[in-house]
Order: sequence, then structure tokens, then C-alpha cells
Amino acid sequence: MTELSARFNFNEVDEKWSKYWVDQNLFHAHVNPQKKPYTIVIPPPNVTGILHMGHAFNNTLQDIMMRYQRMRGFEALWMPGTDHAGIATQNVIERQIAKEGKTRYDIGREEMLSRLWDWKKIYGDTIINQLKKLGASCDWGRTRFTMDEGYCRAVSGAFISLYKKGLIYQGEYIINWCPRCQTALSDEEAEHRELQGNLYYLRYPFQDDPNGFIVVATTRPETMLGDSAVAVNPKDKRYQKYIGKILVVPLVNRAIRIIADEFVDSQFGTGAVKVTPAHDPNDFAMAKRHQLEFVNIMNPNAILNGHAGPFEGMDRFEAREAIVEELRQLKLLEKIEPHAHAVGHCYRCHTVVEPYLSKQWFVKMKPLAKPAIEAVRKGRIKFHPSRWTKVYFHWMENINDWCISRQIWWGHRIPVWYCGGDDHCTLACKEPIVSETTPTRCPHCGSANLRQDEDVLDTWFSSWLWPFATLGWPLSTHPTEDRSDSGKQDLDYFYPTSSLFTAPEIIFFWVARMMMAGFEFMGDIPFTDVYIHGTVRDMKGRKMSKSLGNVIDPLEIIREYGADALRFSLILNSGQDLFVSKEKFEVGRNFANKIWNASRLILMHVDRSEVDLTTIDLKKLDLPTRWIISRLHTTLNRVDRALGRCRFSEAENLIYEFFWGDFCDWYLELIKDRWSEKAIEDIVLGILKDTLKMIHPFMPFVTEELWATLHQGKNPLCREAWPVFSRKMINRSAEKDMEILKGVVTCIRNIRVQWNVNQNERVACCLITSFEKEAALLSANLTLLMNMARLANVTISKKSTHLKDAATALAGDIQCLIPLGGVIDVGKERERMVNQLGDQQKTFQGLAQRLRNKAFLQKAPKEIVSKEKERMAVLKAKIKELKSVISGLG
RNA sequence: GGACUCAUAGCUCAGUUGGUUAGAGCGUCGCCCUCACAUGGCGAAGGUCGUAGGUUCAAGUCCUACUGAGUCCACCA
Repeated sequence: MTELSARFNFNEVDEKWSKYWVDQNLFHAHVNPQKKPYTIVIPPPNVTGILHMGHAFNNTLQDIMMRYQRMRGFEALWMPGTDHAGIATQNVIERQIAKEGKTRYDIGREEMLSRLWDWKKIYGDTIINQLKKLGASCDWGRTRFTMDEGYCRAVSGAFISLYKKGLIYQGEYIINWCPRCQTALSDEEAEHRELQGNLYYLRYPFQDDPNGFIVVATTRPETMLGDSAVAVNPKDKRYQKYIGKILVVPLVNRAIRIIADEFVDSQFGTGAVKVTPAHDPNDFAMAKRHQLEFVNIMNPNAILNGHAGPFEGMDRFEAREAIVEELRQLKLLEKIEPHAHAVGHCYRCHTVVEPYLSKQWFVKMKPLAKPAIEAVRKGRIKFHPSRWTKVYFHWMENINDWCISRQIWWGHRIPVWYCGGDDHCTLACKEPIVSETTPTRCPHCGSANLRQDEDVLDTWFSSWLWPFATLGWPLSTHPTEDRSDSGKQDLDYFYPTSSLFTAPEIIFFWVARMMMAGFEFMGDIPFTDVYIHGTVRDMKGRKMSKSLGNVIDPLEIIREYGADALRFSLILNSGQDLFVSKEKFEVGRNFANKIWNASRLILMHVDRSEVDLTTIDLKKLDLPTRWIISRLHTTLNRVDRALGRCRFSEAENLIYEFFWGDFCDWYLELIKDRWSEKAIEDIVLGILKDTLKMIHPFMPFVTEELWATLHQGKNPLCREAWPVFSRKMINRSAEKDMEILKGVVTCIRNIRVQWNVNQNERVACCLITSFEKEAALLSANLTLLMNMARLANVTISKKSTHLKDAATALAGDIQCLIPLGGVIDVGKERERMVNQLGDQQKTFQGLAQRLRNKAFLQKAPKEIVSKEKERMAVLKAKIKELKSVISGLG
């Protein structure tokens, strides 16, 4: 006998096991030639991160997969770690020093970096500890950080390798510039949002005719200060005569030419466009074509500079209003139209980004994309759901070069030095010096006056190496906890990894780039399956965000409902995007409690833990027992299939229905007073054990606790073997028969409600059916049925079970008939039967008609045809019987 | 401007490669504190599967158009 409380005490249990698993190092994976590896690398959360619902969901999915594969006998490695998250983390510290009234420039690079590292040391493990609370079965001893010493070597190694191949170059181009973070961003880091802005129509006077003018339309009038030309389409008849003429940019009085360029859309605005080469990517391209002047009117903080004339010192938006007002005064503002357009925002601080001309480092992406596109096309890497391949292809086939330099301090310093120059400098000294280690002298002139590039690399330039850099690439620089494992062996054994779990918005940032890096640096795919999951939203469908105040804190849910409840409920709702409210976590809590109590019941009566169901003689078992065994294996089979297809919610549903609906509601109720039977004890114990295993990946805590109670000190459940599906255990006819009996019982239970029977009052009834087979089934299980019926205080007093006997039964002291499908009131029976007869005759006619249809007979599968024929024969007999019963009742 | 997703019970969603009577949870309404569990048990009500066509012996499922909701991509100033 085991004493367990009637409530599942999740707080205590969660804490106990998350600590135990980690302390015992139960999730450590090592090179093991006896087993096949199964590897997942965690999408490294930012060091700034605290666990939110998105993390909870993403990591629960991974953990289910990891625990499942581990139990199935794979050497399962879940590689954990965190990302330094350059801009995001730097912003956190910047906010901190802002409270001291300072900026990062005030305290300087050294001080800033030291504060960043301090912060990382103190808070960097926060999210790792929160993941442990969730139950994540990572190999924690391997935890990596993207700025670990070895990882840094991987990053600079990757840079140098690409540079040597000519795939990294430096150049002056228009990039997305965040004036708040004061750094360049990649195209992906500029989030485009539709904003309601204005289209301003400005008049540019001719130089030789100040009364004449050309009207240009722009959404950013302040950029006019940097205009170098006005462009029109060469085919545009309206403007052909003006091409080559000179205009004067108002306010700054710069003379600019009217040029012709195919790019200009005559349909848009006035068909004449102002060209601002330093502040617009298209204008930049146009300027290259026409050798125009580049006029940069802004400082890096988006304050206008000396080129802005009277507007110098103004913020860009301030200047916009001032300029519009000024032009209005000068009668050079034709009109303002409302105009919705997509404006880029910094993905970290949400400031409007500025297309800005600056010197940056880029990676040539087209050559890298090629093998990665092929891999998906050939099916070596699969997306789940597959529709994401289309999104992937579209991006990869239209890929642009990647701006990888950032003007921030937190990150991997670009491994490039410049010769500071002295008298001995040669032309070659202008070439950047790219080196793994800090060079002491310029290789060309020998000068020691060297200066490292100030910039750091894009965070994603380090995370795209994650699947192999965490395993020791480029060298065996990462000895693992096991001294015997060299990094190289790890890499050989665990790479390529198996699957990757992430959200759709990460496909471009990370997934696609990992594929490219995988081919470039490892010569192989980084993973075989990419599982793209939904976004966690509130009940109104909005993303959860602090500013909206609609966040549900997963840690709060863990406290109030338990980690199992959090995990189970999230997955259950995860068909696509998840819509979450606090109440939705009750399902998980209730289920955990149900598992707890059902197990408690069993543990009260069963005093051992070992059982071997494979040797049990199935034929000797009664129907409900054959049924529950069959149901277990049917469920097991379906769960395996569902997990194989990444249908996690489906798997949970199956388990939920089996455990609660079949095992608890029916089987345990049925065998409640039969604990003394050895076979029953065996079966119940066996089913409990297999079920705990099956539930474990989804709800590791409650199952582990119960397993421990059952086994007292043996193997922990997380290292047990997954139950083996056996087709022999499936018994279709038992499942079918049991459905019928359950239907009968449901009918019997109805009686109490429908006839309003008091507790002590008995109802005498008679089961009827028009099917011989069912009649036999009912007869054979009459004792069982009477047992079940007694639960509802209904007595079955006549064992007559065939419809043809119903008339006799009704003539006796029977109060009601219970046909399969409903309860019959004797008085209303005749009328009902007449109606039923009509319905069945109709169905019969329909079937007959269909069976006479040649097309149906030719094209329909034979099974269907024979089934229909069988059904017709049955109907025919039933109609005949009904007729005789009706006449009997008359 | 392209691409994608969704629309099934009051709510949130399942529904396999088309195939007997479309399911679950929550909510609602009855009845039960029965010796594992009231975070429980039993029962009931509730659906013209977004609209209109088409393919098929057979459509919630496949095709087309439309309507509505959402997401992503794109250099229309």
C-alpha cells in the first residue's frame, strides 16, 4: 500500500525532478557507436531573455521530441545554449546607463564591454534555469554561449574563410540605419510596417525660368536637401522636352539636372521623381548609372548636418515639418495627399530606420544559396508543414547580399586590421589585413601602427554556425564533460543534426542561413527536418507583448498549475497559432490530477511493480480486458504515427482520450471490485506502466513521480524504453463489441434522467436488438451489463435480447425496452416503430437504387459495394422483423 | 503588387490518401460530495461544415470564383 495525497502536488514534484534530472546528468549524450544519434540544437535564447510563452511552447515541442527519441533508444542530444544577441543586449545596458544620465559614448567601449560581461555573468543563466523548470531535457553540461572562447574562433574562422574565397567584401552602399542604435542593420532586421503617411508634391523651379517648375512627389520631403537630380521615364511624353534641363532645389539652391531613367514609373505621383542618392537605395542605383553626386545630409543620429543649410541641427522629422512649412510659404508646395506606405523599423528598438549611405561589410549570398536551395529541392531537408518550402525558395532565389557589420560594441569584433600608415606605406597597405590572431606588423610595410576595425559582426553571423560550432567546429576546441569525447568525434557523430524547431519569422534570420553555413563550412546539411510552429497569441489573436499588457507569464502558470499543465495545455492547443488565456491551462492541470488519482487507485491495490503482458493469454481474458489492451495498442500505434509526422497535439489528444475516456471512465470502473484477480492486477499494472511511459514526453513530472513511487529507486522513467507497439494486441472485434456494450450502458443510464427515476427505485427493462450478432453479444455479457446497469440503479430483468421477442417482453412486467440507440417508452413504441419502418424502407430504396447504378458498381471499390449489399440485406431482415413486431404490438 | 494560411457547435479547435449517423475540450442546462479524483461522475441541448458553382457513384475533405479574418514578401518615390 502506498500513501499518496488526493491532490497532485505539482510544486513539490516539479522542483524535485527538475533538480534530480540535472544532478544525475541523465540527459548527457556521448558518442556511442551502439546507438544512432538523434540531435536537436536549441534555438539559443537571448541572454537578455526571460522565459515567455513562445519559449515555453517552442521548448516543450523540442523536449517532447527529445524524450520520445531517447526512450526509443536513440543517443539523444539536445544541445543547449544562449545567444549574445548583440543589439538587444547592448540596448539593455544602454538603458541602464541612461539612468545615470549617460550614453555609451560617455563611458567608452572598454567600460561598456565590462558592464556587458558583468551583466551576462549575473543574468545570463536566468533563462537556462527557467528552461530547467519547464523540464527541458538538455545536455546541460554542454551549454554554449555564442561568445565562448571556442565559439569566437569559429566565428572569425568563418569570416576569414569567406573573405579568402572572395565571398566577403567591404563597400559603400545604402543600408538600413537605425539612428537610435546607431548601427547598420540587415534587410531582415528592418521590419516593414504599413504607416499612414503623406505624399508631398513639391515644385522645383527651372534655373533659366524661375516661374516655371516641375512637380515631384515624395514621402520624405526632408531628403530634398540631398537631391542630385530629378528623374523621369524616357518614354514619358510629358517630360521628354525637359530632359537635360536644369532645376534648382529650393531652400539649398543646388542646381540639378533632369535625367531620364527607365526605373521611373510614369503612373506614380507626377511621373517625375527627385533623386537622393545618399538616402534611398533606388536613387543610389540611379546615381551610379548617371554618375550623380552623393549628398549625405544626416549625421548617424539622424540630425541634419552641414549639407542641410538652415536646417542643420534639426532632427529628421522636425526638419520634415519645417521644410514643408517653408515650402508652403514660398508657394513651392503644390499639395499634400494622404498616402499609406511601408516604413522600415528597427527590429530591436522600433525606431524608423533610415536608408543611409555608409561603408559596411557584406557577404555575397548567391553562391552560398545555391547548394542550400538544392538540398530542399531534393528533399534532403524537409519543412513541416511543407508549405514553408515555398517561402524559403522565394527568399533564397531572390537573396541579396548580407550586411554583416554593426556599429555596436557587444559582439564578435571583425577580424580585420588596417595599416595606420607611415612613410613606408605601399599601395598594398590599403588592403585590410584579415587575420585570426592580432597581427603585430603590417605585412606590406612593416609598420606596427595597426588599428582593428571598430565594428562587430551581426549576431546572426555567429548563430548561423550554431549546429556545428556548438559541437566543436572548427577544431576539437570543445572537450565535453566526458574527457574521452573529443570535439571532433562529437561533430562526426552528432552532425548533421536531426530536426530544428522554430517560428516562421526565424526562417530568414536563422534557418536559411544555417543551411548555407552548413554547406559552406561542413559540406553538408545542418539538419534534416525543420519544424515551423505557430505563434502564441492572446484570445484576441494579438501577439503577446509587454506593451499590450497581454502577456501570460509561463512561470506564473508553472506556479499555479504546474509545469506539466503548462506543457500539456500549450501543445493541446497547438494546431496552428495558439490562442492562449489563463483558463486554458486548466485542462492540463486536471489531466495531471486525473493521472495522479487513477495511479493512486491502482497503487492502493497493487503491491508490486513488475509485470510481463507479452506472456498473457489474450484468449482467456474477458471482453473489457481484451478491449482495453487493444485500445492501448491502437493508441500507441497512432501516437507513434502522429509524432512521426510532428502532429503533437494529435498525439496528446489520443493519449488523453485513451487514458481518461477508456481507461479511467470505463475500464477502472468495471474492474473496481475485482482486484483480487491476478490477471486483472497484471493488466491494470501493465497498462498503467505503458501509459506512464507514453505520457512521459508530454508530462514528465507527474509521470516520473508516479514511476518512482511504483518502482522505488529503480531506473528513472526518462531513461526507460518506449513501449513497443504490437499488432497482435489489436482486437478489432473486441473494440467493436465493447462500443456496443458501452452504448447499451449509456442507454440504461439515460433511463434515470429521462424517466426521472429515484435513487432507490428500480426500473425493469429489456434489451433488444434486431441483429442476431448483437443479441448474442448482449446475452453473453448479460452479467457484465447488469453490473454496469446497477451503477445507474437500473435492473435488467429480462434477458430476452432479440427484437422478435420484444412484443412478448412488452406484454409482461417490463417497463421499458432498451434498443441499441435509445430508450423506448412502451406507450410510444408502436408509433416510433412505424416511423422507423418508414425511414428504413427509404434507406433501403436508396441503397437499392445505388446498387442498380452501373457507374457505381464499376467504379466504386469492391469493399464499398459489398458493404452496401450487406447493409441492404440487414435492412431487409430488419424491416421484416419490424413489421412483425408492430403487428404484435397492435 | 505577389505568396501563403484560416473560416466546422456559443467559444477554442480535431476531422488521415474523398466512403456508413461530422468529433473533443471549455461554456450552458439537468442530476449526483458513490468508498482514486468535485481539478470528479452521469446525462442532455447545440452544427444547412463562410457563399456560389464544379469534379465524382460519393465532398467538411478535391477544383474554380467570391466574401471575411490574418501572416509574410516586394525599390513604386
